[in-house]
Amino acid sequence: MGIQDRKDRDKEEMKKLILQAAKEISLEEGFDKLSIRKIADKIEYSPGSIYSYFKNMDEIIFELHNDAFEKFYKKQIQVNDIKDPFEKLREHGKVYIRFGIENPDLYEIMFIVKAPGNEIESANEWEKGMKTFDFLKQNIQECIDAGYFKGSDLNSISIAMWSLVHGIVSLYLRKRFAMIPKDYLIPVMNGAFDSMINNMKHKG
Amino acid sequence: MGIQDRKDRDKEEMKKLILQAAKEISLEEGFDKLSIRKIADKIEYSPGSIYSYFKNMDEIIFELHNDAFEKFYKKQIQVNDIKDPFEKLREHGKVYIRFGIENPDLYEIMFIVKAPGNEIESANEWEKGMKTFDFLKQNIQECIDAGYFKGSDLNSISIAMWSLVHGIVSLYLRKRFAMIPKDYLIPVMNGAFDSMINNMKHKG
DNA sequence: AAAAATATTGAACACCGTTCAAAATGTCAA
DNA sequence: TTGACATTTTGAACGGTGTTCAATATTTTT
Repeated sequence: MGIQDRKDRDKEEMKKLILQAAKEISLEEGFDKLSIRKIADKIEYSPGSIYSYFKNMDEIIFELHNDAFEKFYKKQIQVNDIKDPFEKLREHGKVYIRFGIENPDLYEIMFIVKAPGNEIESANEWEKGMKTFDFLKQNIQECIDAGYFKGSDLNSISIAMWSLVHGIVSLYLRKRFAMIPKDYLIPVMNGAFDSMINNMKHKG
Repeated sequence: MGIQDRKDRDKEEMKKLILQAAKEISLEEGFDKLSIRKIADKIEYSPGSIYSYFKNMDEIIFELHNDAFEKFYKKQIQVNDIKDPFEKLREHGKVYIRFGIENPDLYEIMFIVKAPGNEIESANEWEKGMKTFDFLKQNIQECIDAGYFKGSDLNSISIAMWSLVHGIVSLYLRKRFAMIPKDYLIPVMNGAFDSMINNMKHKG
């Protein structure tokens, strides 16, 4: 009958409401200021009631993580405009780095925070992450087809490329680039990426 | 007179006692379980008294971070045995990755946790970090002298190289390599690093 | 021995995630 | 409509966290 349907709908709406509140708090005050109690406050429910909709805080963070990936993926696929596979890969990295700098809290949730890692146990449980990774792999396959990365395994290069840009962004977000004057930070980060990729731009 | 001297010595000893307790808790229970109250408990003082010796928790973490770097640096310089600069660089990366995997809590404190980043504002305030980075730069300079990384800036390649290995370790520690079966994780990580570095092994 | 300086305490403040008995609300058959 | 049952929501309680600060205890100096 319709009652169960409505209940299900209500439950879904409540979940959305909770996640919306969580997103707003994370955006306005920063991810590290997010708490169950603040969400409850915002939606005018008691803290305990959140647990009727989510198992725990980690599950909420996992949902935020999925949401962030949605936004991230949309930014990533913009590089498809570029025809040359190698230059596309270069822009791929640049877009990645820019996203991290411009959306520190989203980046945090996607790649740094522990919580989602506990939910993610295998590739099937991380479709959002896989989708973005597969898109990178595609780009690198195109590079291999064009004669680059001779003798290298597709997976290896993909993981290395991802690690390179993640390393740049996460060291930046954790203020570990103390050797670089603040005003030059972002150009130097992009320069480092360029240097690496330029050194890989050779056939055979 | 000797009284002030003894007091200074006592204060230093107390600081060491606090840090020793902090290190033990972090080692035994994990860094995320470390707290002021636990330290106070261990040394049989009240929580408040810790604040007579350290400004706050961040200052304690900063000291732990310095300590971790000491251990890390000692591991790093072992690569000096290798004569060929490029193969030395390869081992440099391998040792870095291994250290991260084998000492997750130390790695966390050195490169992932926010706290030290707030103390680190410039290169002079991060001598421990700089020492290790300079050692990497030296190795890369040797590679450049040997004809590798043609047309690239020393600093850029160094930052990129560091970012690459940090990316690998930190994605691993945060369980973001869900696409890799657990049993293969470590060899695949090393393989990814090898792929990248092999693609950079060419002169001119 | 008294006074001044210093060190230490621990309760208090403002938070946190999570649990759970109890109260409130909603559903449904009689 | 009423009473029984099911569901939802509450909010206090538990065990944590970092930090502050008036009060107490100890040490040093006079």
